[in-house]
Amino acid sequence: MKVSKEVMAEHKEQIIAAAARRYRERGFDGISVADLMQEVGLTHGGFYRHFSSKDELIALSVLRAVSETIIEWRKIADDAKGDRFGAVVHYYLSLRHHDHRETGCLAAALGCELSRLPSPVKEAVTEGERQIIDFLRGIAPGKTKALRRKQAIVAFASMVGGMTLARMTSDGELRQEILKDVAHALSSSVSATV
Amino acid sequence: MKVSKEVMAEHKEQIIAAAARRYRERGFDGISVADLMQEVGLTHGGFYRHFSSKDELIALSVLRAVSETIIEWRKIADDAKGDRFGAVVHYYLSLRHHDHRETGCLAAALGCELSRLPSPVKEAVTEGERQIIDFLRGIAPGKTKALRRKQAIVAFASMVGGMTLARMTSDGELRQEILKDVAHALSSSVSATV
DNA sequence: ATTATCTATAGATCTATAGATAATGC
DNA sequence: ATTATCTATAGATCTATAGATAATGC
Repeated sequence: MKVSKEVMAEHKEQIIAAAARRYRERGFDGISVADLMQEVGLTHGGFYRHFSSKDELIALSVLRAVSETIIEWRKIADDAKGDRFGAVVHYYLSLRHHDHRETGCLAAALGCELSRLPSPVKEAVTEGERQIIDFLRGIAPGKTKALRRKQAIVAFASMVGGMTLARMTSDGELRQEILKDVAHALSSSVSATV
Repeated sequence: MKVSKEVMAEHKEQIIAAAARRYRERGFDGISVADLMQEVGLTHGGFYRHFSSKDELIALSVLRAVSETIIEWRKIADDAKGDRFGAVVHYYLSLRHHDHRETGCLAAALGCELSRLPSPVKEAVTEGERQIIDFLRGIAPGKTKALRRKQAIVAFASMVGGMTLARMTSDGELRQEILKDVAHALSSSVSATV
């Protein structure tokens, strides 16, 4: 029944990866420790040798989701010819992202739940927020560093809110309108950047 | 033990009002039917003569939260001297709203949970979304009705996302920066409205 | 007579732990 | 010998229902 150190480390990785997906898909209360372990092919009882509590897994899965996102956004920006910022905005506000919250932005998938989590988890979230803002600042338009940072924050807020509103509605037309309008506002603000 | 029709109707109102507050404060899984009933001074078992299920109460409490919000925003707009739109934006992105999710905007408090709810509840949410957008369109700047509607959608998205990000962080300085930057972007877009 | 509320409980689910088992790694 | 995983379960919690109780309202 015991496995090697390497296999055990792999198991831990798999649990965190499954959690990062499922929590974004269903919420932190939406999947149990037992179900996550079953998904990875292990049994419930083994969980607590990897993590001291479900909250510890939540904290680790939140960090995982953020680093996955930054890697993905970096790739999208690098693949873009010309407008790196526009490429990330366009990707973020796409139907593809809308339909895949399990692999998408943490803030859009779990924002309102994150703000209720205990202090240590919120600090991990805050660190992730800083990383995202820094990344966006690096590709945002604007004459000064301060203006680019402001543009990064405003864009991040608009995108998170736009995706949240789009996912809330059951009206497909309204959904498209929201995604399109927010994307357009962020694009035209680029040319209007003072 | 039985009460009059009028008192029973009052009880139902109180349950919905308590739910609208507590759900925004703690999430839909954050307070039980038994605790809600206790808060109103009734016992658990009586719940199911008022509502067929917890989901029915959730749908009603969502509608309640939206209508409370529109009444409040209308009051804020009416009290404003001059810039009605700016007054609502300023109120939305205030620390006061940040600290009181239990009486604040539904989308900021429960957005990511709402999008996972069953279809009938999502349709109630969609109707609320339309009402909010229509209200904001009525006070938004812009030369044409279409531009005012677009401005309403973009402003709503930015405000929801800004408040979500502000509540996610445990860093007070970053929180203030987010609220200020989003508010400023929405104010300056007013003058830049084409 | 009807029914709003109460008491009590069924049935499901979830986190966390205890002790057994069998494979690793010194 | 140590320990990663498994089986089994304790203890808590939650939704929903059943049947009793007592006040309303015809």
